[in-house]
Amino acid sequence: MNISTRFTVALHILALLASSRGEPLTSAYIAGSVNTHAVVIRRLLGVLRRRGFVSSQPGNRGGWELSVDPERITLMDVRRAVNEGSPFSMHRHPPNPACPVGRNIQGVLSAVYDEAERAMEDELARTTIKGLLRSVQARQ
Amino acid sequence: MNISTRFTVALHILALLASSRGEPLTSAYIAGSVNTHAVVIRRLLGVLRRRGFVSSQPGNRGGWELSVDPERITLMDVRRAVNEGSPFSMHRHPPNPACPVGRNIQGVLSAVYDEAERAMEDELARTTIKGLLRSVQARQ
DNA sequence: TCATTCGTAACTATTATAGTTACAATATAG
DNA sequence: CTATATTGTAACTATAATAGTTACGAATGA
Repeated sequence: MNISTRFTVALHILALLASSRGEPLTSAYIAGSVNTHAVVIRRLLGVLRRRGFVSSQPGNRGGWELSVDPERITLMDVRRAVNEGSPFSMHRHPPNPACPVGRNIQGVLSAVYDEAERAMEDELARTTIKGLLRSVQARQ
Repeated sequence: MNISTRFTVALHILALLASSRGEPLTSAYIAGSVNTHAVVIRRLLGVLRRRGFVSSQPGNRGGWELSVDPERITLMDVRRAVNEGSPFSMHRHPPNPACPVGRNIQGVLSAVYDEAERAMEDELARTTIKGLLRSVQARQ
């Protein structure tokens, strides 16, 4: 099952909410568009609420809506919100400290990986939820 | 167990081989530095051999060595060799084609993800195995 | 001939993810 | 007030990728 789809699903959810400002959407409706279980959606929305991107209304006629201008949410913000970690992973077990390479490789790789991840995030920061929605609508 | 350490381990292996040009290293020796099982190392080395980065000599006094100048192997090359996929993952199940957002979101996200991955790879391409080894040695 | 090493298949253990069930709490409509 | 719809969350299960491990045949050189 491996790599997480949370980022993709979060973007899908936010694009939906951005396309329906004014009328809150239920987790069941969103789940129908994403094609998954409503609980999965509610879990993710809970994370996005903690970051202040959305708000919820429990009870009859309740639902979810954006609480921030979708122009002000970048894909980098969302990636960080759903806590996707580094796209790189260090050794499962610490390398041998008695080996000159083993002793120093992680420090060197950390620096390189940080740069690469930063480059990726800079690119993601160039797109907003609003921009995403516009691209989706342009495909109709 | 989730995210793969293959890229990190492959870089560790290649840095070791680059630090010992002329004298082949055994998978057992490399495993000792990486702190894992020799079979894990041989599996990865098999992949790197298929890409022409290393060669092996079976039998007594056998082992592995670089078959390419470490200045000519970039981290992007290695990442591609070990087949780390995209750092992004689409929906587990296809979104609802009856929904305007569900129908178009994957096409839009693919384009955005490709750009972000490209930015990451461009950054990785700026470092070579030789450069990695130099940084490791600079830390002694 | 023997010890060493690669090459590779097969099996197991671990773990993150997300799908699912269940149910209490909340809120509105009527 | 009551019925209904909805969120909020815990608990459990299923799936799948990863890598650790065992086993053993093939190759090579001392």
